[in-house]
Amino acid sequence: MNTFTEENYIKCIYMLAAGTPEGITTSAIAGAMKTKSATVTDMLKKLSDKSLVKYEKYYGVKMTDKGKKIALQIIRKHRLWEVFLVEALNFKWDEVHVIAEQLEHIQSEELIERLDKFLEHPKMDPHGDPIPDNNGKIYTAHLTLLSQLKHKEAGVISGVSEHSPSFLQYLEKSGMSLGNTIQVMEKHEFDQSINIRINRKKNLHISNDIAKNILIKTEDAK
Amino acid sequence: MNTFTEENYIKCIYMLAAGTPEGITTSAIAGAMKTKSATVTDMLKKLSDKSLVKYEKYYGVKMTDKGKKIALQIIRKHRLWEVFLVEALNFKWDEVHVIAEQLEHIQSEELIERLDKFLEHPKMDPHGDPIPDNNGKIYTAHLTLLSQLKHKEAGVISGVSEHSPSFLQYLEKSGMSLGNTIQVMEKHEFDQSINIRINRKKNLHISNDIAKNILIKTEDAK
DNA sequence: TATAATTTTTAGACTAATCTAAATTATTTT
DNA sequence: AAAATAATTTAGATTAGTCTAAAAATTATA
Repeated sequence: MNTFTEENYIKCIYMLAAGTPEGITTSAIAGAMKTKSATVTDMLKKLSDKSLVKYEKYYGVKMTDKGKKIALQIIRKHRLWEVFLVEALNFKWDEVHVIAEQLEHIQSEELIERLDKFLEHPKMDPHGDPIPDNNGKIYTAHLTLLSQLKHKEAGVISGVSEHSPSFLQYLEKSGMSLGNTIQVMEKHEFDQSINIRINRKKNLHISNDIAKNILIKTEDAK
Repeated sequence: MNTFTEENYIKCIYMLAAGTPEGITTSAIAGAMKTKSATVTDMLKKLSDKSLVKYEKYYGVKMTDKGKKIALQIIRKHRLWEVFLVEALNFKWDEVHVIAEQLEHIQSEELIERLDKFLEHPKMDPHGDPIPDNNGKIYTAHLTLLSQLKHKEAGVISGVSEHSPSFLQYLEKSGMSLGNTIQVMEKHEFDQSINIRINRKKNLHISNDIAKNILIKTEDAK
């Protein structure tokens, strides 16, 4: 088992490595972890001993497959807890990160699988970031307008293209806010209005004028 | 703020002190914490420095009011998480302790208050132990038969007085098990049968023959 | 009430995670 | 390509939590 601290380094290195095939530098990690390079060097040796990273002195680290798998598991936990905090406990999307940073270290496979089921297997966290599945598989996200979602499709509110007070007040009043999961329950051809479900709880009927100003992140099966 | 380890000692000492006005011995704590007396001595000094306990060399410790308050806060968190695990995630009452031992250390007042609300302010955990309120106040538990509960009264299934396979199978099939919260929704005078709600979710109608064999822990307002 | 047995504390050591300062290696500049 | 600069690692120290073994204090016993 890895310590709390090791897990944080693993996640951090994974995040920094996302995109680049380059080795991650000691100072980049030190910057991200708000610690000193000397501390990072020690940790890299330890993670290297556990074969979670491939470390070459003075040339930075890359993650091993084993390390990536663990990182994805932690990210999965973090994002599932974020969904829980927003959907079940009604936190706002920007309030959940700090708490999820703690919850992501709770050790229990069973707990996470049950939480996933309880949340009805969400594909995305409240920030619109994809939730890796139990095998570490990630689906890529895609941005569209709520008005373009098909019947039964779901996604996360990720922005608005209209900023007038009356529009924002309407959203507020209807209980829609950033990070909420939206599923299309019915589409009415006549006036293009749609019935949606918010956070798998509340149903709502909205006009096309509203729907076409709400940005939704959906996942594309990859 | 107290560390994870400090919190575990505080809770442990509080538990051991429950009942006795005596000082708690070093070896009792060492036994409960599965650690050595020398380690406990060091920790007692630290907790004493923080005025969470009153420590007198060779004579054991007592908790201060400040220490008690913290202990109760941890116990509150532990028990609320247990309710969550059983009611929302459908764990069995005897599977939740280990996970709750981790969750009880998550730091966030707001989280706990929202969790409490989400669970509809339960008064008791799945083991039938009372959940301290936000001020550390505890209501004492009392054991009765489900058949004797009044309209709207609630409690936790804590045992059965009948052990025949057919009875136990009936409970199993109806979705009732140890640790489940039961609320009486309706009482039918004619045949003494009652409508109950299990874990604030599923409704069920049961006969008096069943109800009089189920032991329920309720809390007495104190 | 001395002595024996038990409990508790102290002393010294270890590991994990951190730091600062010095030494080493790599990179950039002229 | 040599010197200057920047990044990285090593060395040595610190704190929290733990241990074992020895010393000290308390409690039980004969």
